Amino acid sequence: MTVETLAHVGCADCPIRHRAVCARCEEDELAALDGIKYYRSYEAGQLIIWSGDVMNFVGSVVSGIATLTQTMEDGRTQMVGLLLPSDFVGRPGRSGAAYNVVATTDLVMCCFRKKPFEDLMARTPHIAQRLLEMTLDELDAAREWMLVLGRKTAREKIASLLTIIARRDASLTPQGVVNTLTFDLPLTREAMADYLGLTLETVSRQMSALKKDGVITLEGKRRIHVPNMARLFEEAGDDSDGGFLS
Amino acid sequence: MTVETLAHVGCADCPIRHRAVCARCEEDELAALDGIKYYRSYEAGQLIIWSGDVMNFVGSVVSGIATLTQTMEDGRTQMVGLLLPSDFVGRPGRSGAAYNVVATTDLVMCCFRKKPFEDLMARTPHIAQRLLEMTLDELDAAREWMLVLGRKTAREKIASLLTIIARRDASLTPQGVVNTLTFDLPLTREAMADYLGLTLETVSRQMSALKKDGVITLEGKRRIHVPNMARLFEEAGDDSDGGFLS
DNA sequence: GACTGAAATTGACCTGGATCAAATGGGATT
DNA sequence: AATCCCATTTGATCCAGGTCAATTTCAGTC
Repeated sequence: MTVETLAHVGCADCPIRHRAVCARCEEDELAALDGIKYYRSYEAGQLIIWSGDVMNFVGSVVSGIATLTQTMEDGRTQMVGLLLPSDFVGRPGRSGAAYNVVATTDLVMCCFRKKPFEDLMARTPHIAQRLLEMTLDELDAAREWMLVLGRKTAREKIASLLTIIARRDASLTPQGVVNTLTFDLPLTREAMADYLGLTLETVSRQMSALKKDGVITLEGKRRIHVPNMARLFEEAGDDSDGGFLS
Repeated sequence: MTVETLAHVGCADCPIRHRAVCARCEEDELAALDGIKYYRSYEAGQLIIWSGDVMNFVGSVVSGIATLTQTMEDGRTQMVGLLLPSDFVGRPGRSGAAYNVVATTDLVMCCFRKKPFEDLMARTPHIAQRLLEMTLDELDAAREWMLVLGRKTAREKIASLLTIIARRDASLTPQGVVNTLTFDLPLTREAMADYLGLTLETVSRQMSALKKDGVITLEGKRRIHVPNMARLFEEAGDDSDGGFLS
């Protein structure tokens, strides 16, 4: 496995951009990182993989889900990112990003130490360009989320989150234009609250309200059915469907 | 003026990274953009320079201040970025960023059309790398702001904003470690409210409260004096001073 | 120095979401 | 099937910040 693997990561066509090449080459220890290695989390839901000041590398999610969270001393936390397969984290050359990366499921990441990463960037400009693209996408998403956090009501926040999960889910298993959709919600009520800047009680209440009003249906606790996506977008207060419908 | 000018932008040492080279070469029309041109806003505070779908270029602020805002149909707005001299905007190769760029003072920007920009990226990898760095910085800032929007109280939000302005101001005119600082607030109460996800009345009340409690002093409406920066950081609820003090 | 209009302050009241607390449900283990 | 443990739901109450409305301040301008 050489550094060229990132070339595959940089491929724009493949929705899960590198899962195929990474599933079999694994290491158990973060400490073993040197050049390019794979890392598998020990336990879902508990493990803090990195806090800021050791994040001197680039990592990409192979399988599983991780979250990026910011924390205040008094324990208030805000989730600032959701990492699904093919997403990147890390900050080569800069220690001290203030947020933590936490695995919420079994997680496999592939990681690049700073030096080989920089060599790669210098050698393959189209990959550097692609990485810039992806970072700009994340920046756009972060800014969209700032509108959600700053100006939307609790109900709109919930609808916005469901919209985002639904969109990602649909883009991973594309099936053309759909107006009805069923998907798994990979988050607890508490995680949703952390993402939305709400309390878990409010999340629960609003989920119940959306259910009562027929916007969503629950199959069990985690599986969501949306009979009318247009209605959900409307509830989210979005001025467009983001190209999801029609 | 050639495309190489961006090389100066890419210099990590200069706090105002390209002001020196841009002040004299100006054009009046955005429509005239082709390759690299300079653009001056007509009037502070009013002009929407670009809304999303025409933002097919990269621009960098030469002088003046601009804001990035997201808007909902019903008029709710959330500021998602503050552009000071040397900051970048734009999304070459991707139409439809959802936010608007608005000049709040006389503004001069230098702009790069998509094609020459891509040529530049391909030719000078160290600039591409530097641009990635800057984008990652913005992403970090956006994520920090998500914590402010999602979890901080009104008073903490105000203190956080003052902290950020103070820090930027101090970094533009470095003078070593300081514990006391005076600076101009380049924002109206309404703009502050849009940035913080509050109403302008709440902003005003909290400013008054901070003044009453001796955290800040006002000289006129816009000039702020902070007798004790450590106190301000404490009020902001930050777990560190971000390397600002001692 | 008086006039003007926008920006800012202050007051009174109301509400959405937080807080505190209790009840319910559902999956894993024995 | 009974038990345990969490996640979730639901209820009751409270309060930070929003809303609506009335002044006040101040930078220009004549």
